Amino acid sequence: MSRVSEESGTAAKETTTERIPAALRREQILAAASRVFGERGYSGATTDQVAQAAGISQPYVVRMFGTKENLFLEVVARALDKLITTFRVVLAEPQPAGDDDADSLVARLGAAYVDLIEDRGILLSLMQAFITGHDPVIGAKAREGFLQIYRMLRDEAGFPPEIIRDFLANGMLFNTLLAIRLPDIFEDDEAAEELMRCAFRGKLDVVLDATGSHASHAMSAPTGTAGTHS
Amino acid sequence: MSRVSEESGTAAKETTTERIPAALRREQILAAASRVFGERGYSGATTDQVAQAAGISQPYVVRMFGTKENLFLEVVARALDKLITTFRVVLAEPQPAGDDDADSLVARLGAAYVDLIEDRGILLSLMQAFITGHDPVIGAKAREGFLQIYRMLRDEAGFPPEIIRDFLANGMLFNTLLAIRLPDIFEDDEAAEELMRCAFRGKLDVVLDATGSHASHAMSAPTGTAGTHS
DNA sequence: GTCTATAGCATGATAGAC
DNA sequence: GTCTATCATGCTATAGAC
Repeated sequence: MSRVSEESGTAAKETTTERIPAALRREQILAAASRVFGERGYSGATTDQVAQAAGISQPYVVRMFGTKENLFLEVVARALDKLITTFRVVLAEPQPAGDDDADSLVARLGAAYVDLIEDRGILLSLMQAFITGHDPVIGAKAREGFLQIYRMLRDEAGFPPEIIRDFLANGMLFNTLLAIRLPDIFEDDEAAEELMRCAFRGKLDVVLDATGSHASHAMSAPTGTAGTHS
Repeated sequence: MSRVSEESGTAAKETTTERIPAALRREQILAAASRVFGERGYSGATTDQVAQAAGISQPYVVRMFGTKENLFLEVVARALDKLITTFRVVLAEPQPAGDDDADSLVARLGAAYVDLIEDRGILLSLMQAFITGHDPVIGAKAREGFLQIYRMLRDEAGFPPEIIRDFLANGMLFNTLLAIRLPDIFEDDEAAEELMRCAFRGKLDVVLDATGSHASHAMSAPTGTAGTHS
């Protein structure tokens, strides 16, 4: 498989030098930055890599956001916002008639979380921010963001601490599995496959799909059993 | 050369220019590197920061390990080894007469994991390696290491996938909370405190102690409000 | 065994043209 | 709105002295 020039929505380098409204370009840069930072982390990513991913020049990236740090902070803020918003949507949905206990809600939130993988940058950028907790500026935002999620699950979803802990724990495991790219060695390693089937529950296909790992693996339990443990 | 000041055990800059056996110096460098890489990550850390933490010159660090990458890989390999060894010790211990089911074993492994925080570098370096999964070399080792842990819990401890998943999930949450330095804002934020009490269970004091967060907080209420699930 | 000096490249950011 | 050129810094790695 040779990847030749042209970009296709999700991840590639642009080539045109069109004049585009600043607001739009800004979005393009943020989207590219989300992917790059998600992959390489704050220190590991360069403004030039972001620029290339967005199809513009490096100085323009800096010009738009002032500093690399600002760009990262904006990426993280967006990711957090998207996550919070996604959860709120689920919380606003009417409880499915059958079992409307906390367990069911946790399951739906979990499923929504997994679906966020559609844009890998969101989950990974957040994770990268958490891991950069030592940084005075980024670290502060990371802590704040993590606690914001915690409070939301407690105050808006009404979960008790233990439920939240388990939910967050599964989220962190999910992020980590994505980071080490476990989906990439699916099938090459029996342990990897077993762990993934178990960790991603009925969402395995969605994950493999989103991560570009050989798509056809269909075997999803219809309604997906993306719940939190038994 | 007149460098003054003094170092003190765990985390400080050495100052003496003594001639020390290579093997020992190697250990000192690895210890320093473990801390530095654990904090800043592979890209974020510099060989000079490691050198200063170890109290020697930057070129000497490189001389000893060839490249920064080699040094990081060695740090990670050691961390993984320590973790595996720690778990094996627990598995070898005789089951406490009372309840010797899987739940009890999981609890003891979890406690042993938390105790590893004594050397923050171990847990954080591993986490940093996981998050660097995009790197061809480091990523490969990270995947391999993660799967090694999984296989051990499955083949040596005899746990079923779901138990392992939950165990690993809690481990990743623990690592993340350490990374964002939640222990540092313990008491400054009610949500942070609540989450920590719940996540660290009866080990809160051990954690606060190891992370240097105002030590005296003793209240490891055996089964108090921090409730340990079922 | 350990240091000083330094080469050489990568990177973030600035200046200014178009 | 976007680029080219470029400065300045920081960093890994090498050379070689003591």
